[in-house]
Amino acid sequence: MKESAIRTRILEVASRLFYKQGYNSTGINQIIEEASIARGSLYNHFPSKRDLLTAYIQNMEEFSFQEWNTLLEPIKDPKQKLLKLFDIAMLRQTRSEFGGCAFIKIASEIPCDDLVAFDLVYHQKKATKTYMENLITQINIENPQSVDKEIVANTIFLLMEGAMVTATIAKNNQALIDAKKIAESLL
Amino acid sequence: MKESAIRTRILEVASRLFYKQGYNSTGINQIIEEASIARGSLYNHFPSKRDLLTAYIQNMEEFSFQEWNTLLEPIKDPKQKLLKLFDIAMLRQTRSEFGGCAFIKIASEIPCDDLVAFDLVYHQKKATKTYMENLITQINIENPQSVDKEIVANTIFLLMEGAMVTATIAKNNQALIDAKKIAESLL
DNA sequence: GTCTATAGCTGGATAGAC
DNA sequence: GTCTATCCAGCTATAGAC
Repeated sequence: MKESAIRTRILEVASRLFYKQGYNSTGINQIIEEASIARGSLYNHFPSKRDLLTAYIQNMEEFSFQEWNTLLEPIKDPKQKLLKLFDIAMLRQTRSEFGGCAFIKIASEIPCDDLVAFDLVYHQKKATKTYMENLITQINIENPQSVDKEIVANTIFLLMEGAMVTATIAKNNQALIDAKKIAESLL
Repeated sequence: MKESAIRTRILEVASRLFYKQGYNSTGINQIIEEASIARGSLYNHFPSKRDLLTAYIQNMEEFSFQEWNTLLEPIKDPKQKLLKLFDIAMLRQTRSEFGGCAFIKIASEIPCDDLVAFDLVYHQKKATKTYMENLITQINIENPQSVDKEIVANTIFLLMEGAMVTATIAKNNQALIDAKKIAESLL
């Protein structure tokens, strides 16, 4: 479909600006200008700015897990897969100039009445934890009783979250390097 | 000084609104209305909204450490002091209806060019980690070689950060309960 | 479906009376 | 140093031509 090309461009530009400048600091005017489309076209595809936010979060979640799958696919050892998640987090932080986790950012600034966006963020975090749990289950299958699955999954998830926000505030990857080492010692 | 009474009221109202609604979502109009003061009075005490933000962050940091000192003072065992920090985090989350860490929120939404605010957030996080390190040093003095100071401090700090953001997104204290248990097992 | 023009409002900040 | 009146730029969203 030709019509979805413009939709894609709108969403790409909006995503970049929402992430870099923040949702509230990004106006419709800037989006239409940088996407080189007209005001009416935007509202034709997205009835409101909030719909654009919803699409942004859903799109980010899909992209995030796709990238994980792609980059983890060549690795065979589930323990190395799990540790690779920290490398990917560092990669993302470096290429975004320490912009931080998009979902945490959105959760921090969305209007308190936007429950839809909040639920999408919650969903992403839950799926992330499940993703980690599945990797740990594979570790357990290959090497039974090597780790206490539930506690390790909890610990590594919380370490990752903490390291992401810390790396963002410190503007360097040290916290992620530390978190990876700690995670390694648990497995 | 009588004059600082109105300044205090402005800062109180602004702080409440910045935390609850977000900095970008809170307008000057709402602040002056809820503080029942005139536009000019606000700009007399705070030359710009950004100065109000700076004062908010500094004030929050001071309050945060004061509360820690007060609530930890009755406890003698340094290990119990450290674990108490998780209880205080739960207390704060409950009383703010899971509003999250004020400093992480601000770091997520401030304009990218406001380096002053960003540095203040960085300063607070560094001070928080130092606070934890000092408690762990005391544990080591009472019970030498019980823990590897540097790694434990890193781990507990990252767990706390991760648990705070997770509790905020999940709107319950489970992550902080989990993090406390993990921290306890490390000490 | 894409465009321009504009409505209707609210943002931060300033000027000047008192 | 506290007030009111006001400026102007920005916002989201809509109307109607093409």
